[in-house]
Amino acid sequence: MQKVPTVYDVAALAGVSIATVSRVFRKPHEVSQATQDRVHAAVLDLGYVPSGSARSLAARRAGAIGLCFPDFDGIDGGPAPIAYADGPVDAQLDPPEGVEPSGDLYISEVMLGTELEAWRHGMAVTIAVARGERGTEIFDNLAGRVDGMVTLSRTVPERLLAHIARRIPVVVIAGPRAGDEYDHIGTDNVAGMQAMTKHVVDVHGIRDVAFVGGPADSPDDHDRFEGFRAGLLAAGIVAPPEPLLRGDFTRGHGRILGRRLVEAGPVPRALVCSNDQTALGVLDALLAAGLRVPDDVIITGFDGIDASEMSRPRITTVRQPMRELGRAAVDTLLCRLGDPLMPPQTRTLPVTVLLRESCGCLA
Amino acid sequence: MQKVPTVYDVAALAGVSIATVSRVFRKPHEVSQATQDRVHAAVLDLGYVPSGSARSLAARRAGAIGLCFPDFDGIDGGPAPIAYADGPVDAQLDPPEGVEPSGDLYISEVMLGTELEAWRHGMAVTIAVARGERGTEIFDNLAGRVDGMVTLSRTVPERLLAHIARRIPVVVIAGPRAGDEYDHIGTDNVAGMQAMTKHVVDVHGIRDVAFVGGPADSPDDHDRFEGFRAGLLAAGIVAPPEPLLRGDFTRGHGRILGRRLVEAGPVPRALVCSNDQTALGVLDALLAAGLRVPDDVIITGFDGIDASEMSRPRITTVRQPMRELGRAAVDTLLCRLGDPLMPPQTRTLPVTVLLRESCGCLA
DNA sequence: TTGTAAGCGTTATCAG
DNA sequence: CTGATAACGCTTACAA
Repeated sequence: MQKVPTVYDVAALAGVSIATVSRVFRKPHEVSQATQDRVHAAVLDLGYVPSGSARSLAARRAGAIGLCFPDFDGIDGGPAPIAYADGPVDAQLDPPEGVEPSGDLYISEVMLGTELEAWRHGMAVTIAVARGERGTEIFDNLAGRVDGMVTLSRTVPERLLAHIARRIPVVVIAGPRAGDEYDHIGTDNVAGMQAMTKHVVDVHGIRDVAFVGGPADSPDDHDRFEGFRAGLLAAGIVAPPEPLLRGDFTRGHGRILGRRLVEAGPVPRALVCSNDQTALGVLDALLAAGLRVPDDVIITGFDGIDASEMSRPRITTVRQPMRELGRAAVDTLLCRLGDPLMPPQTRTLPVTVLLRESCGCLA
Repeated sequence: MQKVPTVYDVAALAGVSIATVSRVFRKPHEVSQATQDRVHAAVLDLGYVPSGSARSLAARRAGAIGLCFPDFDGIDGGPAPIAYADGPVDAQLDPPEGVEPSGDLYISEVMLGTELEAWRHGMAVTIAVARGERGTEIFDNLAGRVDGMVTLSRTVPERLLAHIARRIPVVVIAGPRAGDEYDHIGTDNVAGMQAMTKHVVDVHGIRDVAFVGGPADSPDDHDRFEGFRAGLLAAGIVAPPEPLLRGDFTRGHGRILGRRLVEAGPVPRALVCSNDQTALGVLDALLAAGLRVPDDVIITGFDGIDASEMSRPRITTVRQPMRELGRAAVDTLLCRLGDPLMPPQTRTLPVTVLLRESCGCLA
């Protein structure tokens, strides 16, 4: 690690030119076996690793794609005192309701999908969390070192994103197609929620259905509510112009909404929730109030997060193909890299309705 | 995006030298405000983004750290047909027992910790999954483009890792200190499990305790079993030389072990499991057999994964500070970068015993 | 405060 | 199949 070897060192040791060393890595078939062996021996001997920066610079491609996502947990790089094990192990009571599993899972899945597809094309993935308003890290640390960027919607300030997009292609995940110049990847919120609603009405024969929504400014929530209305309309049921209630997509808020429903009087026969966290919170509250799910009330969610599988009853939901989202984004990015003039793409991935216990399809 | 602007373009437009353009980004305080403004205007005008590769090459530092982890899900880049939404939404029954939430959560947390700490030091994080035996992607796509690497143990083939370590520092997470030259970050498995065991024995007054282990070749499992024995010994209880049973750390296998225990006759009063997944599986099986937890049997886990919080009863467990693992790894890496001659470090992070319903500490 | 110029370690284009 | 050699776009002494 002292005197990092370069192509020159390898070339010298192997008795060839640097061009040949380069070729051994890039196009081995153009080099004789004997030469390859000598070069490989030298590489091993010296502990040579090609410099990525030099390579990228010369080849005019970074060989990496960037992925940025928002700071879900809001850990803005606090004090960061890193403790070390020393004395006694701390033990503490851990009452429920404390923890709120976050959007990490969503990110995690998208990231794995991105990595997988990138890997299939020999690309590395560089990640960056956009913290705060400025989002400078995206510009300083990411944009310049990748061939293209995938970002969750509303993560990077629009101004900045526009600037970056002048240099490298940008693919936005989960955002509304706002008439911008980017490629977009989304899931079929409308059709998914419509199918879910239709299932509740048709299969379970329920007409007393209400929608428990998320933030009014969420495009996802908007589309899902539209799907809900479409589902109702298709069944000849009058659709409300607004969700019965709105939460903020967290389980905690879902619990509050659930309590409110119980207090407000007769709970609708079915509650179609805009996401799983909300559904889980509502479930918590209804069960706590002594209601039976699905016997008294049917509850459904949206997203298909792991937690929806771990409640009792498990939540019937609409599963988003999170990993596929990442894959599709990379795929689109590579297409664009290959053909910069292609018109802006929008890919909408299909969802799946998962029938479980909370709607009564399984016991 | 057509003719990517460089420092030269910016310099020309702003009427300064390229050195000044560089300074505006790197050491703004050395440039007059007026000049800065002109340069910034040119940057905005041109849509200039500094080239990461050129920058890294010239500065002799990549400004990024690498993170590699194993392919938990074994999705070896299968066919990858990416479908698009078109016709009807697919709906399907989703019976339990199908899904096995994977090690993703662990990775995800470590990754977030890594990113956080890297960000605090102005570094990007490049990730790579080591697939298969060869692990070539680590060498080809990662090692050359980062200043240092963090890897989960047993992820990169030893030969390859040794080669890479000749060029950049390597920090291993969760591995046993095998007398190698790397820096290591681990958690206090022994003390954690000892404290857990002691809690069961001392607080709950149980002497009939058994250990449900993981793979025999897992260093984690080994340490945890040692902690278990130490806990027993400290209470004057004879400790078994081997775990009562061994699984493979999955929930599915945990269920099998649970059933086996029920069939085998009287189930021990307390089951200390080597990880949460195993504990959850055992819990599933015992509940299914009509046993009451914690009244008939106490169950404890290790790791503190989200799922341990979602079972009923929730699993009393030993929480690993996963995010801190990532942070500590990066911190160590930066220390090493600053002082290459420092002797190999080993940092053991403290764990926390989380008392919940499955041991009876909470109702 | 600003400019000049010498690299940084590859890749890629031509010859041979 | 192999070897010169000119980029690649930026950082950084060193001068001015």
